Amino acid sequence: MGVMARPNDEVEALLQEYADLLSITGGDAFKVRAYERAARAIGGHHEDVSALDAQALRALPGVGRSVAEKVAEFFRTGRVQAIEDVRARIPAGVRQLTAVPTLGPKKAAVLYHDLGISSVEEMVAAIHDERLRDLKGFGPKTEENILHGVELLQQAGDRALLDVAWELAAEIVDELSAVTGCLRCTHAGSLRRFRETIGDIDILAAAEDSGPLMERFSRLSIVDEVVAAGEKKTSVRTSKGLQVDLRVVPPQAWGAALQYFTGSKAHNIRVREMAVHAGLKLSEYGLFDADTGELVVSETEEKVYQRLGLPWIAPPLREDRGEVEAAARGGLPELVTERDIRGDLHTHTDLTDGVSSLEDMVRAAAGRGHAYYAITDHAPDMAMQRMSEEKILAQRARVRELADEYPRLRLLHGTELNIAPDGEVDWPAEFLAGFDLCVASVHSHFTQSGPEMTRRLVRACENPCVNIIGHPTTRLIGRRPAVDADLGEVFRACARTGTALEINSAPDRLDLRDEDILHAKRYGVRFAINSDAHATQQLGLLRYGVGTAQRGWLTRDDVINTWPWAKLRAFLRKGRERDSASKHSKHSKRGAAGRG
DNA sequence: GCCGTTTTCGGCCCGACTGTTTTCAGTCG
Repeated sequence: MGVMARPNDEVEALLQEYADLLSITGGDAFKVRAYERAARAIGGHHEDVSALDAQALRALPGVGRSVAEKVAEFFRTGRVQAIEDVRARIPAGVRQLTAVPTLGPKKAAVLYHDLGISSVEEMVAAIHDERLRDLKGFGPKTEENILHGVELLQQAGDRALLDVAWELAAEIVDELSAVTGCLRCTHAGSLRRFRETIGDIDILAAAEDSGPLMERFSRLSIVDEVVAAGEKKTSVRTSKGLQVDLRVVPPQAWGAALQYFTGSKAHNIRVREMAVHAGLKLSEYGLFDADTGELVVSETEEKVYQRLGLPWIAPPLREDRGEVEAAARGGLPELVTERDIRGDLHTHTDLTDGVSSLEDMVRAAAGRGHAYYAITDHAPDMAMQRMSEEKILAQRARVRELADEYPRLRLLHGTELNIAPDGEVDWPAEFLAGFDLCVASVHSHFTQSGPEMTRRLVRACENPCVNIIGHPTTRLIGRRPAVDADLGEVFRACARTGTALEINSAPDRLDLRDEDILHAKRYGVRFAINSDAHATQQLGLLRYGVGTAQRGWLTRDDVINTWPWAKLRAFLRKGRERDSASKHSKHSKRGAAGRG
């Protein structure tokens, strides 16, 4: 990881650890849940909790006197006595045991108390010595499951990137939809919510008889191992180590089941609480009268939410980040959709590091029905690409020619600049003025200090030719952490200068990420959802950027590439006109405005 | 530990599957 965690993340981890340790000591399960909830609330909160006073802290859902005191103690002294106490009783290795699939807090506690086991290695040794089978609740099958779990943990399991999970799920849904008797089939779970990585894939199907579906599912070519097989649920593990669960429900329960299996768990708890307060009971089979047990509704998600007094809530919002409250008061955002996107503003060709030609990229973009489309190949700093003014001007000439072949697609000639460590970019201002738009991104020197990186990004925003900051944190999921910058400062600079932040749709980037988007939106920042495609088939990655934007509660107005061309053109003009008067405005008439 | 248009006490989401049991506890989602 390298960089310092956010204070909120540190507190979340600490409270989660406390909850885990309490569950191992056999503490009150409701107390455990209370700490888990508070941990989530703090981890997901947009403000820095180290700057909040007790009253502001307690305004967070699930945070009361006790948690607020522990948080204050942590920031005051760097530690929390209650947590130190329980740490002293339960070695860290015991908590590690619960990371083994099929091994939870209760069994871990037994292993520690009865055998003094406090590490995965000791546990494996004890199993080989046959010392586990005498313990209450343990048997030969338990030993086998634990050993298998340890193996899985070791070769483990990074979570799958969104596109990998999406494509696998689509394949499975196709196969199952073809089974006789399958009335409906779709993916649910974190994939439907567009979480940035996927731990396991949930597939939901409706049928009167689940047998044929379960049978087909267990025999799919991607299945490496059947983990559990029942009438209502089957779980398999794929050869890549991804778990896939199939649930089959009666068709009349479809809506309740889809709501249930889409999650998130935290969202469902909130919704179920509402049901309880209304004298109802919500399960995957429907919404029932708590007293009579009579079915109230279940056919569609809309009806389930409606009966609870709520409008339908889009899956990417279902994270218990205030969406239930917003829904209750009619304040849900009207989310941006993929159909709203009128054009892609960050793409490459084989002139630099892309693999498709300009002609192919433009043809593919036209085929997607875009109204405008920007080519933004790298500028000279990306030395490998050997870019020059001559080459990029030749490309521009070709772009203008192509424009005649695509009368319904407004072609924009742009570039992706490199932001140097000092915040400068790699073409002089007068040359930049010739582009229809400029994306600027960090591609090196990722480990600058926070203040340096902040200054670097702010300086790029202040450049009158820079319209979009590309992949703003430059994180690569599972491989490179986000740069250390004061994002609040960067967001402020973006809002002030009229610079959009990119939501880069590449599945290993998804940068900005959902929580940063929520944060940035509060500053009045605009966003651009771009594919950063390096090949024609990558233009479709926009789907994941849109899903991420939805998780950040963005509406169409927040996203510049949903705007009609006239409005986008005005935004792209930024500070340019003031600086480089007539020559430039002549250009935008001829170039960007085209035959308009 | 948190929380409150029935409550400052007494609730707190709910079900499937597995393994070790002889009626259920633990784990998972």
